[in-house]
Amino acid sequence: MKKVKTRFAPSPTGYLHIGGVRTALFNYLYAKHCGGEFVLRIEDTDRERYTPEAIELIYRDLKWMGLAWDEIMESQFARRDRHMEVANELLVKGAAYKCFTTKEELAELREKATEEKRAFRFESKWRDVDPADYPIDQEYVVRLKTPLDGETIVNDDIRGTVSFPNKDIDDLILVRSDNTPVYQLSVVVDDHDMGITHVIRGEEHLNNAPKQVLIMKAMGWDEPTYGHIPLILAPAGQQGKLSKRHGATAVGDYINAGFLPEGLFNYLLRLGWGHGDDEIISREQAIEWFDLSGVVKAGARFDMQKAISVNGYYIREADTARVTELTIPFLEKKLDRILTDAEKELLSKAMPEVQERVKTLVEAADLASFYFISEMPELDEKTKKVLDKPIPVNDSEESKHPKEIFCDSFAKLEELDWTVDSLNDYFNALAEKHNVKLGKMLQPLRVAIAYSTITPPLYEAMVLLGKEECLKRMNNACD
RNA sequence: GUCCCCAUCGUCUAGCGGUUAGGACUCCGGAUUUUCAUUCCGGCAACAGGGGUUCGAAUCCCCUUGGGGAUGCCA
Repeated sequence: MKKVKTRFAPSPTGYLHIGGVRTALFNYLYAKHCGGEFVLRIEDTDRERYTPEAIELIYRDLKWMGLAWDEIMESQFARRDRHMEVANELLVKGAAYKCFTTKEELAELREKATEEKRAFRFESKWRDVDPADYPIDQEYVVRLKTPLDGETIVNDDIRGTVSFPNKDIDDLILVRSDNTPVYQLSVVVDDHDMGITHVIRGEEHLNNAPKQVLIMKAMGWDEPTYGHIPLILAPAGQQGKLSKRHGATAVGDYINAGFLPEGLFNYLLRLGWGHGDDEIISREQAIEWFDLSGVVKAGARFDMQKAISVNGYYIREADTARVTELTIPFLEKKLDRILTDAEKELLSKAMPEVQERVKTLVEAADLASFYFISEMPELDEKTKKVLDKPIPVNDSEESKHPKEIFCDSFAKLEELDWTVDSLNDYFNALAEKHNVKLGKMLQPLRVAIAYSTITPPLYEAMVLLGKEECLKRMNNACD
């Protein structure tokens, strides 16, 4: 039994798509599950769309997700000579031919077919021309001579055996007229040369598989096993596969949205793959459990709510020091300034209560921001209202305005020992004195101190904030 | 148009001939919590339709419908 070797082969155009990392993830998991190797190959044969920045993004995002590759081919384009060598061999064998039809002629034929609502199937008149009769000094492409009848079988571990009638497969181009190899050729040659045993990739490649099998056959090479995974579709109610217009598609978007790598890892794993009722699955567990038979055949819609929910689990579980570190840049962005060491210390003290209440790092920065903003920011209507909302008096129709309760009590607060216990005693007594429910009474105070109705436990926050700062904020609210 | 793939709650999924069709997200109740979040209980909600095969189909076969992909000198 050959050692399993999978590959992730992105093309460096733009950013790394979320569907791309999922493909990488499945390749990685399958390889690791089988004790094999996972290789990364940059498919940069299209020089017009290639950008070096895109390659850096691929490296960054894969590393961020913890998908370390065991081997890398940094440039497929660099191997073009070898690809051309194979093309020539095919030519010599008579399995391929030179086609002198121009792009313009081709476009015309295609257009005509569309107009007449016919299936476009190009039949080159050069297919059976003797090489001795080829014109000289004329541009040509190299095409594969696809069998006219019979069928080509693709063995797919996810879909089973898929067969394609050869009559529907056209004579695909192997080499462009500028003498550069095309992806279809390069993939096959590289997969073979690198010893790839399992080609796991998006379903959009399923139609390419028979063409690649045909090339393999023409070369007399062993075919790999395929695994075409379903596409990630647009969110519920929207059409097509997930794309930019449906929202976040780049891995970078999720990093910026405050996802933890393990959160995205887990969500993506479950999107198109299942293992019984298991939802929270660690990396180690995933490697142990992952197999191609668990891959769901139907396309899966991306659900941001669930992704965030899963991420929330990991935020709560994560080490506090780590979440603190990760939250700092988000907080600095929000505050638009660098945090001092003292502030970082404060953040880490606040974090245990913060991380329990948020689902992303962005939310963590939002929730913790009141520790660092002395002036009350613009509040939304609902929150603002709490500041003036009358507090009902127990067993009566009456109610008291928050100011009535708080604004004359500063003198006593100033003398108070500023601890959770004494604050607790103090406010309990205050609520009793005014005969109101503690929870109701504390709500406006919460907003005055933390500018939100959602905060860490109030007394704890007040202690961290310090007496002076709290009194200042209460004073401001009383004006 | 042609080819290929697919089809269980709104969404992600379990189920692989005999189940009260399970779990998760969302939503709605309730409990805990000084508030919020968490957590815990409970609820709403699905086998696309039609034919077969079978003692018995969500499960197997066929058709219809629906969805997705491909149809490039892109990958």
